[in-house]
Amino acid sequence: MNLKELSEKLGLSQTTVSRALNGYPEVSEATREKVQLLAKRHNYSPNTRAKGLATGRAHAIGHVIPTARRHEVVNPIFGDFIAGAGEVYAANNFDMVLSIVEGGDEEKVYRAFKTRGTVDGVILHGPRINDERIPLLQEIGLPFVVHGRASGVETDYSWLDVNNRRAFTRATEFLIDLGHRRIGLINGLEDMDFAHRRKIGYEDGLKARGLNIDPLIMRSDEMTESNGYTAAGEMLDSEAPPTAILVSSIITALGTRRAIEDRGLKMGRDVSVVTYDDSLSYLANGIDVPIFTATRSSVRDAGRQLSNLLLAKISDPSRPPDHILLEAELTVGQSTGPAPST
Amino acid sequence: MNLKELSEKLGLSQTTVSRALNGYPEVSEATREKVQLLAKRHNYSPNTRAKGLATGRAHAIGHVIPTARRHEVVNPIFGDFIAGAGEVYAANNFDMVLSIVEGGDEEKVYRAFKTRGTVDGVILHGPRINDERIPLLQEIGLPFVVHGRASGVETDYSWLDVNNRRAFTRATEFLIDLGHRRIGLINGLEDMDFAHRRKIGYEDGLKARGLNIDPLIMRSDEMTESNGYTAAGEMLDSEAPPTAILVSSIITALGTRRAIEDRGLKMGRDVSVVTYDDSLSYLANGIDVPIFTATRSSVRDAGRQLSNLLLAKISDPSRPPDHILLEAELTVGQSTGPAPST
DNA sequence: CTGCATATCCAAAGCGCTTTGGGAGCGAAG
DNA sequence: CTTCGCTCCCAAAGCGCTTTGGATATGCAG
Repeated sequence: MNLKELSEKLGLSQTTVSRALNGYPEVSEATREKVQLLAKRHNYSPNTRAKGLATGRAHAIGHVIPTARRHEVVNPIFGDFIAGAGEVYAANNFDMVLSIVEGGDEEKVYRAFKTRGTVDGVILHGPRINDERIPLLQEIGLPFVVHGRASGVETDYSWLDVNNRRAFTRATEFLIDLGHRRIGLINGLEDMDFAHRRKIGYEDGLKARGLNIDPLIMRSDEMTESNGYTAAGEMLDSEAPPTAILVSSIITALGTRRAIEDRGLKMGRDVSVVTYDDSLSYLANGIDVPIFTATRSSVRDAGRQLSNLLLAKISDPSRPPDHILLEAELTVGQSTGPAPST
Repeated sequence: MNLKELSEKLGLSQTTVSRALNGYPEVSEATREKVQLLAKRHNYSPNTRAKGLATGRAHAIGHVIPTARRHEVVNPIFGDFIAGAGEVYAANNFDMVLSIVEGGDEEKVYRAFKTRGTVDGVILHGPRINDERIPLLQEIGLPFVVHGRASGVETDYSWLDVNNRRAFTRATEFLIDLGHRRIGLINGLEDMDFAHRRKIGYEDGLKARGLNIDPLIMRSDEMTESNGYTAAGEMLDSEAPPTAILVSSIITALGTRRAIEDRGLKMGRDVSVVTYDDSLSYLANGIDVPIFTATRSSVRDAGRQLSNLLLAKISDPSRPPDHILLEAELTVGQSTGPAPST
């Protein structure tokens, strides 16, 4: 069932039917109702490609998610982010097109998105320091918003980010207040902007209290469970083990916890842990009492807000760049306690 | 840069340029090269919508992923599955369109996919017992393949599944061989077909050795960390706690482990755990030595195989349904040991 | 009855591609 | 010198929609 058939059945022109369905005023309410009724009955909906060709808009948003270089790790937060964005797209009748790409090959995908007209805009994931994708997208002229920010990129662009620096400063101070003096950091890959900022936040916190920064208890790697285990294990086995560890992801934190307990220690008593928590739906941080003390911000909510921003930008290209900075909340759980007396 | 402009620049007709680029034999190699060269230089690629309109094919595959009813849980295996499928799509120049939908609203999405011509086919995720989506898709006439199977659905369709039943029978037997006589089950939601089959497999294993089935140590719920914690905790606190637990997901197993250790018990010594492991990239089951004894099958690989199947089916609609049954491998880790002597 | 808004509808062009149905041009065969 | 059969190319139709630029009808004032 297409427009032509539908209009023939109605004895109207395609023009009128199209206008009736799209809410244009040039058609009487009586005929509009007739048209809508028959359209429902035959559950007609316009062909996406034809509509797109005619209007020049794809009514789709692209997400290109890179799998990490070297390892084939898919960042688990994408699932929840995309769930949030998906709600918004569904409500606005936009499609979401996903492109999984090995880190580095993204340029091709963005260019193809533009020249083939596959999408009207993209959400940029996982910005790195000096991320080249931002100037690229600006050059290409494809509307975009960034989930995070990119230190070192000078031009203005729309982004939504969590105040990672502040979150980690607060977490560090929280641990210091508990009496901890030797605090480890298990971070994500530090060419990722979020990890870079968290590191700075952590260092800020230490410096503000006159504690020194010790690279021996600072790690940076892909945020997997086993990397958390390895990193924490090495720290704990070292000459001067930390009494507290700051971790960048709840998944890494699970590994950290495992390393602690494998050594017969108890998390929250012998070693304190504070983690960043993206509120992943299947890894909720405890039900009643949080397992981990955590700085938390919902990535799903970020998906909702950011996709709304992009849609707004697409419908009004002259809209100036937006910047949304979310503060993470610090919730106290069972994984932290006073520093053990030496 | 579009076909028209390109052909004018070349002094050729659109027909010839189109044919040159699409590899038709009616054009001489000399002109083909000229055309391809200029196309590269202006990095021309045909407009997706126009091409789609002309050919009647979308060159895109749809994935509709339901968020669980009630809870807003996004199954974490989608990330890895989609990464696998994405590789295949990229290699074949297909787009992937994702639709996140609240459980139950899927029919609308499938119908829209068909009537709007958004995609050429879909991959059906998370089949349930008597899943109504399978007859629906057959009625609609949208090519599809299923990740899993649906018990109770009589018609034939293409699927790829892990032999869940056998995997859980083997796991159960493995535990029995270790001397365990009281084995708990922490399963996914049992209207999900995979969970249903795992339960049967578990029961098969018990029955074959003359052990009785005790609903008191069988749970079924969304596979989150905290549900694993709660379920395991309740079992362990009961009158007759199990000495071993069979778990349906590595995430749930993490919760199970936490429940065990919270009670001052040691996993692998006091309580054995065998889990199903989807080989999630960020939750690898240990690096050298597996943490958990597990029945494992890579969901990423499933994504690759299944998307290939769908592409084959789309390019040859007369192809009879395929059925791929993968066997999970049982790897022994540190989470199991002989039953404690009573 | 005429003239002029106003309301309602329509024919046709155009979006960028593929594909059908030829049509030159040319060497070889008759 | 035809004619046939290739090879190489092209004009134009068509995919299903939106939208421009009218056309027709209706109502009301003059």
